[in-house]
Amino acid sequence: MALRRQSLSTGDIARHCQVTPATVVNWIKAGKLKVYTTPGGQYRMELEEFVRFLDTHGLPVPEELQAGRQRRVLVIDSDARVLAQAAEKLPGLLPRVVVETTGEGYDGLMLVGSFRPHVVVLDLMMPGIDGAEVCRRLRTNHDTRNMFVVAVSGLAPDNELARRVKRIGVDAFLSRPLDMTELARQLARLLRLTPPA
Amino acid sequence: MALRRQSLSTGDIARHCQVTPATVVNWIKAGKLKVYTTPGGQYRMELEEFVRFLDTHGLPVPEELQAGRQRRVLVIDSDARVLAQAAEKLPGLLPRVVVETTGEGYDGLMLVGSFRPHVVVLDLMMPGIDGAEVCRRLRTNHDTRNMFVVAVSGLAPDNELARRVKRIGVDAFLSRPLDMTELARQLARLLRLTPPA
DNA sequence: ACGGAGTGATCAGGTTTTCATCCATAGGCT
DNA sequence: AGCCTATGGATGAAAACCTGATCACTCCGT
Repeated sequence: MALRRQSLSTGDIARHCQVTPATVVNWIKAGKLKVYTTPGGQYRMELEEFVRFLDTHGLPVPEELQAGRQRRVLVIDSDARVLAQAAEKLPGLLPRVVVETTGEGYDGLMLVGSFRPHVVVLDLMMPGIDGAEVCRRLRTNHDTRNMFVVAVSGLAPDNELARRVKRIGVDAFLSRPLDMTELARQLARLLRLTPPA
Repeated sequence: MALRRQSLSTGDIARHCQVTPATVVNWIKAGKLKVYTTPGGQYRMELEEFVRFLDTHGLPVPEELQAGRQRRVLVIDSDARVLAQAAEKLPGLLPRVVVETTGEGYDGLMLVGSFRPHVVVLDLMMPGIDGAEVCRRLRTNHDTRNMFVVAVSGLAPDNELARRVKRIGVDAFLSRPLDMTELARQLARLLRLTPPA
């Protein structure tokens, strides 16, 4: 079952419940499953509805469907290679981690609001964005003060901006070139996950 | 997908119905979707027709498009009086309107993500923020391109920044001092609500 | 033990949807 | 106006799905 999909076919449901698709159709016809149909006549069930169904029947809810268990990491960086690497490698290095990336500062801030990451990995030198100020707002703002912030910069650690950011207080400070294994280690520490081997 | 849209492409429809664009074309060819075509031969469907379609087939209708639901307005402005006035007066002038305000640019962007406003009222001269660039991102970004944007500025209408913003294409452009009644009128127009008396 | 109801599995045939590809269109940008 | 990229449309083959009928198994009450 794809993580992106929000609705399930009978086949998806069947796999989860360990029955045949035909049985799922029986359930539907008996009114036990709330579904809708495509114009072509195929059944679809909303993910949310399915989780509710599993819950009320005491069936185990698969881990990947449990919203509470996933750890969301947002990577905001002007270097496209960093984004690609993060998206590709982090989910493999860390269990239950969902990664979202953007190379656009303003988009990144909007994603902080909509994606609600547990950790924000922030390039301090985004064009048009004051990295230190973003850190400060993340710490001040009620909705975000509990997010972990990992600052990334190519500057010397005693640079003015770097010092400012450290004074504000971030949860980790990484230098370029950014090593994915090191990033993963830091994320594991913050999120209390088992670190990569 | 929001009120702002007048017509949808097959891709838009596909995303909403969680199928592939090719499937949507199937539906069209089977006569299940009432569409028209552009001169170049691309399918377009009117928003209203689409909602009707979702309704008759029992497909979930996105919250944005449900009739009678609340309309969310986010006001981002550096002038605290504007914020106070907007919060106080707009809900009285317009039915079903929920107002959120902030005087902080970065917070405003985060709110765009979390509050998911139908309309963003944006001060173009926020300190530390490039108003025109924010407009551009709002228009480009997939998650926000359907939000209405109302630009507010104290500049002359033929100012460079103002021209840039207009070229990007906002839904309304208001000058300072900001008149709440005028703002309410514009919001009513965009949100298709009964205008204030 | 027997029969009936309820539930799930199996199978075949026809339909719907997806996938991958290539080309055309639309829309932003200069 | 012209370029460029993202998006949309057509196509054919493969995968997934629906229907309806049939069969097997379990749970009951008699």
